[in-house]
Amino acid sequence: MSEDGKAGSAREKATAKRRNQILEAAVMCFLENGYHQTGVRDIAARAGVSLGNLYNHFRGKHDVLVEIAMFERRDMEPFLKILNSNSPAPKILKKFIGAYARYLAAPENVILALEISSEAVRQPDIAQLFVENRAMLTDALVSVVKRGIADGDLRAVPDPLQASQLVIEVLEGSAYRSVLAGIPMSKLVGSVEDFVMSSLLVR
Amino acid sequence: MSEDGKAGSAREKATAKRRNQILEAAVMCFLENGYHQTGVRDIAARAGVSLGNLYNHFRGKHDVLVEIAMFERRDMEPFLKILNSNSPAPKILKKFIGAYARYLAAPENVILALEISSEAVRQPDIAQLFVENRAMLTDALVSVVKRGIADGDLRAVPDPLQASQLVIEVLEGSAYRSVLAGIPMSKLVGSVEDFVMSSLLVR
DNA sequence: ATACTATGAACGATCGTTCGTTCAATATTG
DNA sequence: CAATATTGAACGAACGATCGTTCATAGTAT
Repeated sequence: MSEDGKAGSAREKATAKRRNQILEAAVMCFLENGYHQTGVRDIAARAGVSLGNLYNHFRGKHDVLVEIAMFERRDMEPFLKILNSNSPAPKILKKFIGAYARYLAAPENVILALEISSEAVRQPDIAQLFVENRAMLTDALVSVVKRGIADGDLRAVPDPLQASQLVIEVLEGSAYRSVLAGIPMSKLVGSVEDFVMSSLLVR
Repeated sequence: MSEDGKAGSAREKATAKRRNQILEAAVMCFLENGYHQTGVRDIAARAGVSLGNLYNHFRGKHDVLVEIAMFERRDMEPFLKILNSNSPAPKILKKFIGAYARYLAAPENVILALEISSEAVRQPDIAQLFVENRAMLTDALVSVVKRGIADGDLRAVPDPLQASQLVIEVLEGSAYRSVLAGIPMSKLVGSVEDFVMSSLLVR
């Protein structure tokens, strides 16, 4: 075993690449056919990897999903960056809503999240990942809301944490509806912003 | 085939009963293990019916899910009744939020809906059922909102239909979070009502 | 006698996983 | 540096289990 650092021999780099190949293939499969409708063979074939070799890189099918769920964390970074800036709260809120809506406008993001959350109901380790990912967003959002209240920009909501979660839920709920009903997310984002801002702005 | 009416011979009644047995067993299985993790044998065994006989009552596994999704329509009736009363809009809204939240406080209702909606992503007939069920609720809600605006009780939201859908999405999103994070829905409903009413009431 | 429901064995397909093996890259010798 | 030993990635056949569905047969109410 080499040093724990990310630098590695040619061999280690190659295996890291294989892992990513498999993960990406798995994402494609899960998107197209869903987690349970996807066989391990489908993933291996799509990744250009033998069936047995997949088990050299992952302990099993479940493990693949877990790693994908962990990868989603990375997607949240741009939104955290927006939320952690120090513009006035209402401005940040609007910017966040726009950015997150743009992210959710891609059906693959919505479907993958639904696929993962659907598994989370019965698999505690995935549920925990999901809640943790969500917490990163809400924690940042709650700071914005609190600051907005302190500055007199936002209404003094009874519970800033729950209000923040509701903001995110409205966005994701709309995104899910946009997928199911075939309505482009761009047509929904206006009403979402109106709904949220009307609820949170001082009156 | 007898008359299309609901009255039937003793025999017809018995088979109708069997159908319900199977459907109820299927619901239990889907709740416990999810749709794809549930085998036809599981359903048959739980219903106390032979494997082959299940296929005398349903064309297949998919058909069972479709019928369950159709049954959900019935659950919406109490809420439609609330929404169709003619009290002042804000009063109706609060009553609806309370009632729907109580319904969603039962995890089985949330999980079953998630299970169905998760299938809906890739199965158009289920998606249509889902959208139709949802439409019944939003259509009734949109009347309330419009009336509330006309009466000067509610803010003149830019799009009453989308505002209505957002109200429902906030409720269902919270319910889903309550299941995943293990927070009782009763702890969330206060913030939900505050969030929604603050957004919709005249200012 | 007729028209049903009810049964469970059987089917072919596919599932996730394990296994023994091959082989190229690395580490350890001389 | 050359020769050898060790490692672990890659492979695909094979496993046992389970999948959804069909079917020939038996039972039963009309």
